[in-house]
Amino acid sequence: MVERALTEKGGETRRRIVDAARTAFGERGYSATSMTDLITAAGLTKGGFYFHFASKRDVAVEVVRADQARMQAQVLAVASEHVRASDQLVAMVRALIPAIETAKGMAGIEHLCAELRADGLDDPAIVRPHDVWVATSAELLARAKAEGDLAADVDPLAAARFAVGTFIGLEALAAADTTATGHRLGMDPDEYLRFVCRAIGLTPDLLD
Amino acid sequence: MVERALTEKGGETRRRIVDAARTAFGERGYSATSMTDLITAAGLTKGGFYFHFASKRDVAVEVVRADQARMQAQVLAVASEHVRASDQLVAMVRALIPAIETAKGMAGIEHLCAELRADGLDDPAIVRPHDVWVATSAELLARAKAEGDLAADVDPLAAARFAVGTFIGLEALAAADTTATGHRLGMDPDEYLRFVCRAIGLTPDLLD
DNA sequence: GACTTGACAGACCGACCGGTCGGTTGGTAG
DNA sequence: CTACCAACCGACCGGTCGGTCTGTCAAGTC
Repeated sequence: MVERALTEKGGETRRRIVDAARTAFGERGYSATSMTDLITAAGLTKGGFYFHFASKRDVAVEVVRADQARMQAQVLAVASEHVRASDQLVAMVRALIPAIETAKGMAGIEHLCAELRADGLDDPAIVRPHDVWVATSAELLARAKAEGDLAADVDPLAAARFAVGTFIGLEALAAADTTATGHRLGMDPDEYLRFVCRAIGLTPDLLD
Repeated sequence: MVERALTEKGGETRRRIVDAARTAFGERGYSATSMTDLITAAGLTKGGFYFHFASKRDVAVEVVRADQARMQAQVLAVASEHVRASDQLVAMVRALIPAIETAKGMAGIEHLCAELRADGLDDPAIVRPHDVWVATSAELLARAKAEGDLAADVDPLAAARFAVGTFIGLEALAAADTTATGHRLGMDPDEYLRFVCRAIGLTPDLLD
């Protein structure tokens, strides 16, 4: 029903709801989180909540959208500081690590999207959150190939899928690890980058 | 309450429940699947269900355990047909692809375990289902190193984490892809293997 | 044929679910 | 002072949740 808050105060409350929802969904999952959980975490009541959002699902969608927008903005800004595409990719990955700290990582978003998909939601932008990363990476890899930094026999799209898949997989592994290696990926980000670059035959300057 | 069925018929029903539960949990997730869903899918009633399992959580745990046992048995049997550790690893990965077909893949198990973890369950064998794969791979990689098939400067454990993380990440990517690439990993299994072997510096005979 | 027991049926329970709605509040504009 | 409205409150609703309990019934067993 309501799509946008009209007042500064309202907007702040709305943001508070989304923040609380991201945390709650990240910790307990979508369907295991009740409206009561969400509402008390946001510090208001049923009526207050439903003034800002029409349903539980709507908040979840906004959580995903907001997180994607924030991450992309953060990451692409850092990438644009470099000239060669291969270096932009390396910078992107490095910037991604702190960017995912606030959420339960990309794995958290991934889980949330999977539950929303199972719930019948079919918006591709929501239901396949990493497509944008695959597309971005593929584009950069294609440029890197043109710049001579990527092996000629490597398909940029396949390599991009590999890089992104590796990232979220390692993060899922590390997230389940209660003994906490200290790194979000279960290994040093640069070690991850070295592995990936060797795999797909990418030779950036930034990684030595 | 009940841990083991005593009759042949009872055991069969129990298996039917676990099968139905695996499918249901894979499609809708743990907490989004109700007891009614489980029961009707298994083709019996509440009383019948609770004769075999004490709780919803108990079935979920058995789903995970049964799947792990089945996969390990299948995969390790194939691996043992080869001599060199590096070839065993390649054979393992190839055997894993058909082995995960029945479930919603390893990503399905991963999601289920994540929900159980969020639900308070803390059995490490359940809550971190891929640890066994990391351990197995690390052991094989250590042997491969001794056999001269793994680069000397690569840590077997880190490489194992990378290989397993990559696998489950790619599978999660592919699972979300409704346009269905046809491959469980979103790419040809051998292409995945080539990427990984290049990344960690493994040189198996099986892969040419 | 009386008794036991494994396997299942289904009515029932209180708690809690996501969502609604009439009402209150506090700031602002006339 | 009054009128208005975005923002928020919380009692309430029908339905569903996971789980319990009593009962039935076929297949042994003696």
